[in-house]
Amino acid sequence: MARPADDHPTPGELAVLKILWEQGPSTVREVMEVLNEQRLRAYTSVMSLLNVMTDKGLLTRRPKGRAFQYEARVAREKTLGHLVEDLLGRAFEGSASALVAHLLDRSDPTPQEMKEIRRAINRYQKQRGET
Amino acid sequence: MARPADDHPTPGELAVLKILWEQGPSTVREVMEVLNEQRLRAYTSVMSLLNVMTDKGLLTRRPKGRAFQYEARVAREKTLGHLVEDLLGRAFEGSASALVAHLLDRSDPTPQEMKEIRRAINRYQKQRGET
DNA sequence: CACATTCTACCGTTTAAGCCGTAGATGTCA
DNA sequence: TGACATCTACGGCTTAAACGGTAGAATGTG
Repeated sequence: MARPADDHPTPGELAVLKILWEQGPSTVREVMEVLNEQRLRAYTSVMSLLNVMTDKGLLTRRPKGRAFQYEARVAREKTLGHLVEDLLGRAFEGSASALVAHLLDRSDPTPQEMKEIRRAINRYQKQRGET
Repeated sequence: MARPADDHPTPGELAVLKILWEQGPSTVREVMEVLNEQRLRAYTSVMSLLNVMTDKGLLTRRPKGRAFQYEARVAREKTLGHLVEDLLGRAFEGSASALVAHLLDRSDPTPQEMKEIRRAINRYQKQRGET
């Protein structure tokens, strides 16, 4: 046996997805330009990444001019949800409150952010309560 | 360049850490027995994992009878905190409330768990407010 | 047309992760 | 003592991930 296939996007893949979610269908060059704000990569490295992701079904592509345009095929909310769920299961045995406790401890939220968190909870509960 | 070293424990490593955190210093066999409740692995596979982790500094070991006893060298809270922080930064641009929103959506918490979450928040805020 | 630019396709390199087999030492027990 | 179990050390295998080079086609430009 060997290294098992991971069904979650890798860090590199997630970075790409975030770019495509934000700015919509993009060419290799457009993705590269954004990625390179963080760290330099060769054009072909980015192309490789995009092609691998396409093979995996994370992206689709189609000709646009003489290049390809890549588009995220997985939904943002779904993907982020999966990532959280994975961590929740792997590290916290499913205890959401334990995760939240660590989150607060680590992120050191501002009062404003605390309000947002409470609001997210209230919003969820209201929505839950009415369905 | 190549695959960069990840400073977070891998899924396999985290599984081991959780066992050691819970039951304290353990031998290869003891770890294996717990791991095998989920999925079968050969004795040597577990030994490899433990040795790699020792090389990385995640564990220490010392002779115990004619075997070695392995012990977690990284703190539980710190490690879990790092994992959450990493996800927060990589997937949510640091927005704790966004993470919480996805967490609720995905974990579908019971009323009891909702209470625990609110309590975690209150506890944090109280502690924060008084220092 | 000549030349540079810009893509794609294809393949190679390196490292980490995960899994396990074999050999040899050591201990247990009938 | 002989048979058997149990550990360690060591190395091998496979795959995924990340990165990039090279060749060649297509396009634009003076």
